[in-house]
Amino acid sequence: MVRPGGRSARVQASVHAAVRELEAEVGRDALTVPMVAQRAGVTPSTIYRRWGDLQELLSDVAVERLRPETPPEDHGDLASDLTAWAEQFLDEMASPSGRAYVRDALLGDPDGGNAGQCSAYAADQVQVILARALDRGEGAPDVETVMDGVVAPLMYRILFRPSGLDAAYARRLVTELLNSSGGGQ
Amino acid sequence: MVRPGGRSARVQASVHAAVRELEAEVGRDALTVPMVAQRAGVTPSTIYRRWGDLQELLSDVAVERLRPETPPEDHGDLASDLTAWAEQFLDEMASPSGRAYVRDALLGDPDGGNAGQCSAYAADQVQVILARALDRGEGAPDVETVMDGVVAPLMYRILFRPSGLDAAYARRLVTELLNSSGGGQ
DNA sequence: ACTCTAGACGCAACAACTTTGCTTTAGGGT
DNA sequence: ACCCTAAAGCAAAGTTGTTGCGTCTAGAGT
Repeated sequence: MVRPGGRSARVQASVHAAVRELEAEVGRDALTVPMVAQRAGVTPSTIYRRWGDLQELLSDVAVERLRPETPPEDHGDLASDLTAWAEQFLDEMASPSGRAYVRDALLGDPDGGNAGQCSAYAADQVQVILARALDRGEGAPDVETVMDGVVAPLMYRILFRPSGLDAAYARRLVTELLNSSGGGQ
Repeated sequence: MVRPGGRSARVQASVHAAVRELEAEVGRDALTVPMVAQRAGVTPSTIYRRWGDLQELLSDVAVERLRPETPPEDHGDLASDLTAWAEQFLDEMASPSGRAYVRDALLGDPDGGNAGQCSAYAADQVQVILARALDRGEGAPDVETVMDGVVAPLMYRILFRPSGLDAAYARRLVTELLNSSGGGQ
């Protein structure tokens, strides 16, 4: 039972903070549970009991970092909004650290909950863009169509083929999507 | 330097075999390096030196299991070939064990080589299907188009949204791809 | 056929991490 | 104010990960 301000919340916050600090200081691969525990002012057994192992902890932290901090920018029309968002998404996710976070989020995730959360973040952002377009009276494709046509190809390449990804590819995916869905329906 | 029949090759084979046996017997999550080593008739240090850690070893084994064993079946036309292949792909990859293999392949893979291999397997299979279509005189889309339109959405959902995946979805992706690429160009 | 050499493996000791039972404490409910 | 529960601390025991050194196999050169 995690109440804000309670001890559990404080421990979680200090452990997460410790992970972030140490990731920056010694690098993700050098992290160990005892190291994180010491920095967080906690005993290792606390971490093992709450998270199970290092991977699950890293997965939690990674999801937190992958949460968008601001709604997508408004550029005045659907094509611009989606293009800008896709470029930024690619930028963040394709960087070595972004890729590492995505992998961590996927890895230490027995039930798929964290991965689902990542996907939901992206879907939410897309949803905002599409709703905005509809508000303007523009036609707009379905969220799922955008996930299949833009997000999935980007993520597939980020994970499986890290080379040969650039902003032009992201733009092309958006353009083709909007053309083939006829600019909305 | 691994020569066929050499000692290195024998050790690799027996270690891989041990992993497969133990995965079946005690489950993937219960595997440990010492356990695998004992079953393989090898010392743990051998495994640590060759693979580094359990994840990299599991990644190797996973890639091996994800290699297609037969070329895609010939059903007489592009749409049928691609649909059948996509359904089978989904079937294999979306099962709990399939998903676990994909995750293992991705995870213990510092340089992305194993992940790239998985993607290449899929691309090869698709390529065979497309080449066959061209041989018949059918039009066929580009491999990359199929990867973006079919493989990527399937894999994205397998990894990030394990629920709500079925053969109908795979069929729909293929149909929409072939319609929008106009049955080839 | 023989020797030579590089690399890989086994062994064993050590260090680090992980697990677990028991005790203690902080927060929330009555 | 008091109790009750869940979570954290502590510490010991068990496993796993690491490393130096000696040995041996398999292939290459003569």
